[in-house]
Amino acid sequence: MIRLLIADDHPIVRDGLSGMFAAEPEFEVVGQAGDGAEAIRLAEALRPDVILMDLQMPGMNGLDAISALAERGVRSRVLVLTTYDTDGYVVPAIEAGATGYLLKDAPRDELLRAVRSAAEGRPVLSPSVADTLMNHVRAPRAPELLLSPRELEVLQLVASGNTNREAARHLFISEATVKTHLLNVYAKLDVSDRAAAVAEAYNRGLLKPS
Amino acid sequence: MIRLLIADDHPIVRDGLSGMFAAEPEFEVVGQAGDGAEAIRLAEALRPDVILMDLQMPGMNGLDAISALAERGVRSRVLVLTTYDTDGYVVPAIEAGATGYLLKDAPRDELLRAVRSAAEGRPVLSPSVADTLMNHVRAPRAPELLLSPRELEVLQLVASGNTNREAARHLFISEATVKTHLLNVYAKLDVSDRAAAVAEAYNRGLLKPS
DNA sequence: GGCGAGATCAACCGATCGGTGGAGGCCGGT
DNA sequence: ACCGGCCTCCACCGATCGGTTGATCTCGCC
Repeated sequence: MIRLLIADDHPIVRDGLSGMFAAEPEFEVVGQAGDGAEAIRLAEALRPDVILMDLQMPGMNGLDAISALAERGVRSRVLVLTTYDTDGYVVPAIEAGATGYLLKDAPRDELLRAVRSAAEGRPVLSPSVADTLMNHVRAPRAPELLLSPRELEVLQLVASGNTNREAARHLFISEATVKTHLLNVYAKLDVSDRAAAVAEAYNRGLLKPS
Repeated sequence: MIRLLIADDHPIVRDGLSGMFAAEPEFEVVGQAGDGAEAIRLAEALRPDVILMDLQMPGMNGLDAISALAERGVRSRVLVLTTYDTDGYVVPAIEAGATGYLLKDAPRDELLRAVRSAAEGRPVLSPSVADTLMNHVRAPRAPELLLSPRELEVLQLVASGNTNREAARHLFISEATVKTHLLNVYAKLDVSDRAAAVAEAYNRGLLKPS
């Protein structure tokens, strides 16, 4: 019997998952959480075998929740279940300690197999997620794909409509430095101007809507 | 007895919804579709009272599906059920003929009430969606918020890293025209350069990742 | 039949940006 | 102790962009 905790901010998805597992005798859904903080509370109290965790949740997000669980010594396996397969999420989730990463468009039997695997500690990846991950292990781009904190700051200011000079004033640095950071950003994102850099940052999940 | 058709690309969500309605004696789920084309086929064959329709689906998207249904004389009420409440989706969906617009984070009793209302032809809006809508009816910004097809094309090319000249060649128009379109875009999005325009377009859901 | 909106183009200006080729300092890991 | 990554700064250049004004054409709507 595999004991499950479901963490997702959509009641519909929670109901869908618990309904799906209720029909299978080998699973038992022991709790549901609507945000990251609740997920941590319930995980500590219930010690489920597997936690199905969405990444985007109000309040504490899933990524921070995974890290927090590891710190508190909760040994439950975490299976990330989300809509996005962008670079910006997959790698951090694995690093934070997730046992698997599935997309919500997975068919139900794939989901059931994934939970069984996760319960035994075997890592699980959606095919498309595996693709994404491979492309960044195979190529030595791993470091090239992550912007430094400063570079990200500059890019955010540019995305907000600031000129190089304005961004420089916000950060208390010279315009020349801003230009240097941006040139580095262009190289890392493989683009050649600020507009494309902003677009690519959204595509990779480095910048998030609103 | 209210007959339902569920159209969503996530099997989990479909299962969740059909499970939820199966538990209620007054509803009957008569079909499920994984994309827009299938939704249209099933809607024509089954003539359900209400269609729960996701907007982002592979192949034909939900918006086009709603329009297509209206053209074919299918009288089923369409209740849009999606994750996004961005300006870019709400207004077009209503215009296309949706009876209601709900967010997936709605609690289940709100969803049940919404479907009953929709079945009777009464319009339904999530509170946050209503907010979004109000802000664009009250203000005369309504026309200002939508980019013309041509403007959107230009913006997409810019987001892909094209210069004005390159975008002009792609569209077989002059560079001057591209600049004019972009200036219109800046005015509509209330920004002052291409980078900010790209960012704002992502925020409003006018441009979508990958 | 006119009116507005969208799409198209032109010429011109100053401001900004992208690119190059440097340079130095600070920090953490080998 | 050294190397590499990150952050900082400078000067210069041509290319591009943002802004302005004004113009023509087509289409759908009233």
